[in-house]
Amino acid sequence: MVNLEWYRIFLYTARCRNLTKASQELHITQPSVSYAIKQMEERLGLKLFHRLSKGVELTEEGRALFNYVEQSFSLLDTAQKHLQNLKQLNEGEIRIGASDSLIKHLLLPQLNAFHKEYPGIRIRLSHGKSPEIAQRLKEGVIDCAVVHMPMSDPQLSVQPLATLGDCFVVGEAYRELAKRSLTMEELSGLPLILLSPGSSTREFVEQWFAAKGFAVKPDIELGNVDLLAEFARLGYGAAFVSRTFVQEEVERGTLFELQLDDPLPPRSIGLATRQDRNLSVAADSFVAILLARQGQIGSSTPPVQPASHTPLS
Amino acid sequence: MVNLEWYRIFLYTARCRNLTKASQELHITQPSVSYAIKQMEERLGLKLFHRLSKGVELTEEGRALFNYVEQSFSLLDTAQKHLQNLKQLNEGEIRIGASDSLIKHLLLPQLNAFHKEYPGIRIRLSHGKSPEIAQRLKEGVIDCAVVHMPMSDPQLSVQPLATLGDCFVVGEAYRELAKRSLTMEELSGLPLILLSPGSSTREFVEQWFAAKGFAVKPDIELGNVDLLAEFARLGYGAAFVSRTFVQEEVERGTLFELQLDDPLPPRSIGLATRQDRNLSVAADSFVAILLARQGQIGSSTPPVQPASHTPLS
DNA sequence: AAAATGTTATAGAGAGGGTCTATGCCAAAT
DNA sequence: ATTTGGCATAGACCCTCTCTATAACATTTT
Repeated sequence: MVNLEWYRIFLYTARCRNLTKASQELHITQPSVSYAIKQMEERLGLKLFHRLSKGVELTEEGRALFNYVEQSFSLLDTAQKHLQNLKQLNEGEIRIGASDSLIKHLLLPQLNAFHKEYPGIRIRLSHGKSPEIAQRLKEGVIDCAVVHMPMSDPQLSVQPLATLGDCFVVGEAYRELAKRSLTMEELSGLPLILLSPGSSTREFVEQWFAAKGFAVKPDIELGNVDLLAEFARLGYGAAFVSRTFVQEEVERGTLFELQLDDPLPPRSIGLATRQDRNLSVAADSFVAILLARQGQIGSSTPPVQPASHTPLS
Repeated sequence: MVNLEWYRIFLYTARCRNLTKASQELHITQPSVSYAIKQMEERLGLKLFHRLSKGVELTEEGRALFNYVEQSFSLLDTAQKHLQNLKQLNEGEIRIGASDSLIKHLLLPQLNAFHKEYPGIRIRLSHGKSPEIAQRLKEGVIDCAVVHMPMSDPQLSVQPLATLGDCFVVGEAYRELAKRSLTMEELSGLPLILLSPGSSTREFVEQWFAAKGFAVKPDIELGNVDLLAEFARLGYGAAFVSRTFVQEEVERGTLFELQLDDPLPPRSIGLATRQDRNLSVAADSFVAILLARQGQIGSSTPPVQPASHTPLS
């Protein structure tokens, strides 16, 4: 078997056409180069260099070898450069999964910040319902996922990322209701505007009502959080939404949050990753940044610039 | 600096997805593989494999590296195969130079034999006058040359290859002259058919005549040995040719060799190579075969098959 | 539960081979 | 003749890879 280090020595020698010079570039001594090439020639059973009085020169066979070795090493060089780029987050990709409702208001600001910092990293977003997301995570199609907790799966590791407070909001038409606290009876008597079934948010509302002994009979079902707010504003009823999603409109007075005798418990948002596999450098740095900001996320307008330029390990 | 042997270990491990299995294919132990990969990961500052309960799996970064390394090693593999072919004379090329007159009758039979034995080796013939040939040899454009001796050049090494006997031949018209020995006067009185000036053969004739005190005044000058014989046969005079070139026709009785009081000295043919540079494997084996047959060459019909299948070293 | 299996990681000893220094040798240039 | 610039060789050294033995861990089997 040919020692691969010999190839490196061969390459430099062929380029320098001079053992002494090659040895200097390789930071070894001239006899080491001489020895390596001798070994190589013996192992291959071929003379690779003509020894001239003023250096060496590739033989026919040596030249043949040189062409291959040069290409081969050029590949290894670019490989190393590529890896350095991956390590320094100049390249790479992150595949993130998230429930539809979380992408826009919770994930997007973070993604913007990250992308501004590391524009070379491609971000692939994949939306869907929580169980689908979990499945993709387990299949390795995505690196991490932002999901509603609880999510218990032995293969997944979920860390808390933020808590989102939910609320019911109404428009101008129901303004008077927002001035006092409502009972469950009063609430369930209102026309409700909810997300379509199948989402974990809808699940949450239904379980909450059920826990209080009420059944949910929404008047309007929509697939999109923005539309929920829109219909509430137009006076169709009370929409169930995350408080931060409508914060601005509530402050502007175009929407009104209902106060409840039984307050809604806050819901936790978690960041899920696979238990067994480590993340790629890019994904890992994104996750680390996200977790470092845990708490600041989703509460108000998040800071756009990350704290530091140095990638987290 | 990354030890190149690590790449080999990395490659096998990536293919096997199992350190233990890779270690077996590499004929080393599992801890050695573990160690090498750990070294590599530390040096690169990147995890290359996920360690799973039942083997290992490339990380994102590892996969990036793998693609390069696989290509790179495939190149080195083909390089080795190529070199083996060169060594075993399945490939290669020989560039031979020869005086015009020597190619057909002296070199061609040898080339045919060699080519039948080693059909993969490309033979490049380059003809010209002796000084041109010598120049090409020194420039490294050709590997060896078949030339008339003497050829003294400090950069060239010339070894005797054969001796060619020359003679004058005539056709039917001068048949009677061939029955007795001729004096120089008689010879120089005949119409002479010689090669054009510039060739070493013509040089030789002129010097020989000059040594005897005669000047050469050829009636016909031609550039081609076959034509010399042709004109002699047609009765235009006495042609100066190598004896072996016309041997057949003399035996058939279509040409007649003149006997001379002063016999022509035999001329030596040599095989010239560069003093300082070694030959390629292919050229070396051809030269070795030629020199081994030294003496049999040009004397009569040479044997077509070489003695042995094993290449000479 | 416990044992067996299959996997990687770690520790420490050993040795092989590459590397070094010193020197020789050769050819070309001065 | 001497100097210069180059490669080859010899022998000592030491680094680093490899090995054996064992740990650690997860999964599967009993």
